[in-house]
Amino acid sequence: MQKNDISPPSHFIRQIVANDLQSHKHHGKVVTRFPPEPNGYLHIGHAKSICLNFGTALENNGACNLRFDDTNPEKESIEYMESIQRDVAWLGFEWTQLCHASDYFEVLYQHAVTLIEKGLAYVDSLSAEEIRLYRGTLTQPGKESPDRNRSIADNLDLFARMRAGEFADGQYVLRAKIDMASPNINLRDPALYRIRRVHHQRTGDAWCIYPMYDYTHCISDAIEGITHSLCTLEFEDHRPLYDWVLDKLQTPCHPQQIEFARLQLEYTIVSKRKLNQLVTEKHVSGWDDPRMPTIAGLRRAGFTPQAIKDFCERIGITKQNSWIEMGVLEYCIREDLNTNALRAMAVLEPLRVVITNYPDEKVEELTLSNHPQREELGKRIVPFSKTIFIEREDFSENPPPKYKRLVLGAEVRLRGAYVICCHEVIKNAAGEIIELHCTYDENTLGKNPEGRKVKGVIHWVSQAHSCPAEVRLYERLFTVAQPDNEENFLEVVNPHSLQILKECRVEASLRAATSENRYQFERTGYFCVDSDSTVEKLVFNRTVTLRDNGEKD
RNA sequence: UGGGUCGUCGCCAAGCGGUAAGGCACGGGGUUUUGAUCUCCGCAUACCAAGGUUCGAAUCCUUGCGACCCAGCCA
Repeated sequence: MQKNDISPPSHFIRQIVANDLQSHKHHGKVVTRFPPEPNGYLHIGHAKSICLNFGTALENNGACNLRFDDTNPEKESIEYMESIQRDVAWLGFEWTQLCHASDYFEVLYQHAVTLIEKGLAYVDSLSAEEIRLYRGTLTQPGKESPDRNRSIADNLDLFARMRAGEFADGQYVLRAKIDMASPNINLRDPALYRIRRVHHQRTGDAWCIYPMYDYTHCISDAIEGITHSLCTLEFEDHRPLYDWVLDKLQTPCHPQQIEFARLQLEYTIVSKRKLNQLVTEKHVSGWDDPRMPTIAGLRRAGFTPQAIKDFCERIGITKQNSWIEMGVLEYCIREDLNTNALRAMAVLEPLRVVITNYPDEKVEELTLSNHPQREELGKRIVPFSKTIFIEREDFSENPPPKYKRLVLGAEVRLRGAYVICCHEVIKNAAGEIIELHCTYDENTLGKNPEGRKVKGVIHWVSQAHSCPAEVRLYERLFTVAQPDNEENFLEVVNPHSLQILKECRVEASLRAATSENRYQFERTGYFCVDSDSTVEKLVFNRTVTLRDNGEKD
């Protein structure tokens, strides 16, 4: 019944859209949009919105635009616009149209003139500070501005002169005339336009007045024929304003705004301001640092678009503020990589092992499967020789109970090769183990020894044939589940979030691995070739460890 | 003390008056040349609380309680 049921689980927005389709509410069409402000890189929270918006369109044969909400040039840039397009495309979505709120500046202006003509907007000379004071409080109504009853002719004249650049920044503002006593503060004559002499990335210096979000967004939606305008919960009480503007104006349609809860992921931060601070203050290497919850960071860490989309589907869409555990995201990437990543052996902290009864110059080219469950993924050659490396932690002189790896005087299986037995531990003057002497049982290649059971299996690489590599081990960036609730989130940055291992050895087949190739290093985790990697110096990032149910140490 | 929204398992989340889906996490068994994968089993007499309506309530009503959002010329 539930097996292979490919239809995604329902949620309230899917239900609304389905109902609207049935009642022919928007002429049977579904048009959505993803409207980021280009003031930072996209993060995992945006991915939820992207999947919702593009997904809703895809499921209903509709359209979805990528629209830049570029109404505040002070904070926005072309770099961000480019990164946003790159990230959305990498996730695998294609926008129907690439739009910019700034493309609508002229229509927006004309609509504002209409509002003035209808006596629904006025030019106010109050300062920002005064407007704040006049607004009242949550429990007390606001006061009307002395300019509220300025004549339509004067308003028209002043607004035209605002556009013409006759006034200083902040000298005037265009306000909607709604209700200073409204219990909804957004309706207490909200600002529609402000004067700001800032160069805009796209319109250059054509404008010195810029429209506000509330005024711009609804009209932009209407212009594009959006049917369902999906946004996060904090805009819930902006909806009356969204509807007010469209009700007063002649627009192509009146989209329906629907709000859903934004993503909150444990151990991460999604405030653009704080992410920007992490980058600027060098707590991370950049917006695409693998520890960052940005799309670019997840990508560099080795996450796949499919895993991110799967995650967004699993967490659901509701109006409940909720916190998602990291385990869900980790499950999604492990599931994808377990079925799709090729297997390889890599020794992160090498310990030399000499197989004393193995011929000095002999080299065997062992053939190993690239994937234990998927033969169609092919095989690879892994050379075996007298001197190999194993993981330092795969040998113990004082093994804890249930230790399944190598100990003195006992056997262990070398994955894909022979069973070896350790006979001697070589130490340096400081008492540190520098080498192991073992013997191999030549009758154990591809078969179990007779009469005894070898329970442990460890990975290895041949000293002479393996390649050096740098491996970067990442852990969660914060030490507490909700760093945002901290007085200073920088104090809970995890000091051990990055560990760089420079002396690693990876099997020969990895020599030609290139950026973004993903592997499972058997028994240690999933890894991805970093963009810093070169033929001379391989660099891998750990995406996520393998799930560990065992009782190690 | 205004307005808006939300309260179902440790974390998500179905449920839309007919007697609590599913996923993650967790615990236990089996398979395994990855302590992985896979597989089997277990995991809410209970739905914020208290009343009420009903043959029957997580679903309807009432009253409480708790949480989140809003006082940018940010989005």
